[in-house]
Amino acid sequence: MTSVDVASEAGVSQATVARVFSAPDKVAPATRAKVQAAADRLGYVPNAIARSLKSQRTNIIGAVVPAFGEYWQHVVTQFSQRLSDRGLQLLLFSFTEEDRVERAVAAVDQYRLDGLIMASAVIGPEQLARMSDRDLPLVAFNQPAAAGIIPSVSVDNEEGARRIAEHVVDVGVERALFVGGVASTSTDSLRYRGAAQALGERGVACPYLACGAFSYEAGYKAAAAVLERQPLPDAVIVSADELALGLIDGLRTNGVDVPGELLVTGFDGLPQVEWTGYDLTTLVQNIEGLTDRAIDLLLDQIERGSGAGAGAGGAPVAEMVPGTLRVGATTTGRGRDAVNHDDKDKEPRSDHG
Amino acid sequence: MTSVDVASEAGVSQATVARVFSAPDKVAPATRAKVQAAADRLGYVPNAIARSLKSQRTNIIGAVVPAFGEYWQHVVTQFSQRLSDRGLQLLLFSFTEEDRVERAVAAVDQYRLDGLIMASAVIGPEQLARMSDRDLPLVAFNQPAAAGIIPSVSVDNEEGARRIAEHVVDVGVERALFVGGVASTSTDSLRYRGAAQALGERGVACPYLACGAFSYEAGYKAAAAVLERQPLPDAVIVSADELALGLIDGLRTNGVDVPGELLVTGFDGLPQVEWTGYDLTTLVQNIEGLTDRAIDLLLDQIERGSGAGAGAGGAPVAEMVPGTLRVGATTTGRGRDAVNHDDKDKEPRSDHG
DNA sequence: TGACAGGATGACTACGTATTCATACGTTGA
DNA sequence: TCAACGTATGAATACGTAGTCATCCTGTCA
Repeated sequence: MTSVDVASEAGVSQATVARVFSAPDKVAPATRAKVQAAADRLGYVPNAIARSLKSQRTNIIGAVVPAFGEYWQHVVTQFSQRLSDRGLQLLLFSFTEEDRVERAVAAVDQYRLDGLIMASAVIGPEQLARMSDRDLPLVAFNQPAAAGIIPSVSVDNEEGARRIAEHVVDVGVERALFVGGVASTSTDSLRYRGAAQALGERGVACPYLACGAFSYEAGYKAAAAVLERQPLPDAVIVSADELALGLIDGLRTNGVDVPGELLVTGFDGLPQVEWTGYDLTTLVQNIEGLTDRAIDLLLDQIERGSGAGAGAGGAPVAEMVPGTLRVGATTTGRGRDAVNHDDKDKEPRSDHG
Repeated sequence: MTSVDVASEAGVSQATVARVFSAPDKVAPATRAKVQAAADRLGYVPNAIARSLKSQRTNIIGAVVPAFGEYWQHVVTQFSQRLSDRGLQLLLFSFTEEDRVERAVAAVDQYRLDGLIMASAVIGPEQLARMSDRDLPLVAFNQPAAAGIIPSVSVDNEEGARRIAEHVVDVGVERALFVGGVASTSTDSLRYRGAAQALGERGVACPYLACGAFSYEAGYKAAAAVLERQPLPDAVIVSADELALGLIDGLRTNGVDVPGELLVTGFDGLPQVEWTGYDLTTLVQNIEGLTDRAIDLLLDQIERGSGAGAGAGGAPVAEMVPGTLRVGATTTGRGRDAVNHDDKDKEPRSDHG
């Protein structure tokens, strides 16, 4: 079924049929109704491929997203739904290895995608720079290293870590330890910097310890290294929830009572932080807000017709979306004296999250 | 950059350029090299949109996937990667509400997708039947209700549940309880049927109890209902891991020792079942195998040129992929007499939770 | 009544590729 | 040496739509 078929069925020209579906106000109401009826009768649906060929817009957005962790699923879901709300489609590139990113780039070229969301710290700065050269609307998602190179949206890592650190000081911590995932990632550095700075201002030292990955297993294994520290810290500030959950289990396996003997915090706001066994204090990312801004930035570029360019001659925009502190049992659950009494009106610790 | 540009740059016709990229063996090696060089020089990439318009194939597959739960993330990731391996792209429709499915169908029509993967029990049989009428390659993923209506691939729910039931009997259970999610889903019915049948054959009764959803929260809340049963069961066979994890936490919050006082099993094989606090006995789905078969079924239809049709005049193929029993602490961890001693080398069960 | 304005419609073309058909060339066999 | 054949290439066309331009019709105003 093509617009030509509908045209002959309705007794009008193909151009009129096209107008009915792309600029309905340009056609007389009576004709419009006649065409609509014919289209319905024939089950005609405009061919988006042909439309794209003519209009040079596909209305398809690509997204390069890591295949690991539940966090990214929420991101993908949000993108899918919000793009759909704006009449756009999501072409997904889930990857585990470096080469998948290359495939995404290849597909972008072939399919003439309208834009690309890069949600992966695996993509190096030089590769980003290379991509920003080509005339393609781009946006980096939660990839602080991309800030200044291409337009980017990210949770405010530094400020979030600072708020966690302040909370930890408020509940009486005197010796802290920061447990990171991969030391070379900008996410890790920023979160460490924020925490260390806030703690330092309050006279609390905060050494850094890396797990080598951002996974539950890495956190679990890191428990042994944490317990080797002398003196033992009061609190462990972990740079990601998944790590923190693994660390908690590792500590408990080693007979350590969390939070009785050791406080733990996370970062991200995974659903599991609410699970009864954990009830983790963490910084909850505003994923809806982040994805919304990312799409806005992309659409701005698309409509302006510019590539992955600067704002208006300046540096590419780098937005920060604040997160929300979630106070759980892992920093308040010990029966002891918690300093910040203003947290008392929060539910102390629900029997389940 | 179009094939015409490359043609003039290389001093050949557009047809030859097209051949170099679609049927390279049809062009002389010398010419091919010349064209390749020109294409590289100009940074030419064939336009998949124009190609699709001409060839009537987009090489894009749509997937309708629920937005809930970590299980589906793995499925999406698998599809993304395996489709990519075969030179196909994945257009994702993540949904929470009914209307998203409609949007997916609309996009399928507009973009002339080559096929559609339906991974959602939300799509009713009548809607499936309607879709199978149109001439579109379809495959249902882990949606047993679709078997016989459209080609489908699913884990062997009944057999999997049977194996769990047998295992439970082997470790000495005499009173079982089946906890389902949504009673009306075919997944739930099949798993219950398999478990109840296997248990019945061994003289163990197994009533059914529904949670109303397939979420952690639903499982958590179901704990109270489980504890009201008189007499209390020895084991609870839960129809999904996420439910089971919530149920375990709910039971423990109520002071019940799992597995000391009550055994629990799950179904699916989420990553969290391995977490120290749970170590859940469950049936692990072979997601790689499932996605592989689903794609095969789709490609068969695409190449045969048929719609979501029958095998060869018969009923649509309905494949089953077996899962693997994972024995964890939730059925063997109690210090008591566990029948299968070969599980002893597993780490027993850490305290937490 | 006639001319003109303005909206509605139709004929035509371009988007970039793949494919059919025709042609020109080189090679082999008699 | 010539005929016949097979291969490599080019010209032309179709895929389905959107937009440009020209045309036509209706209604209005002088």
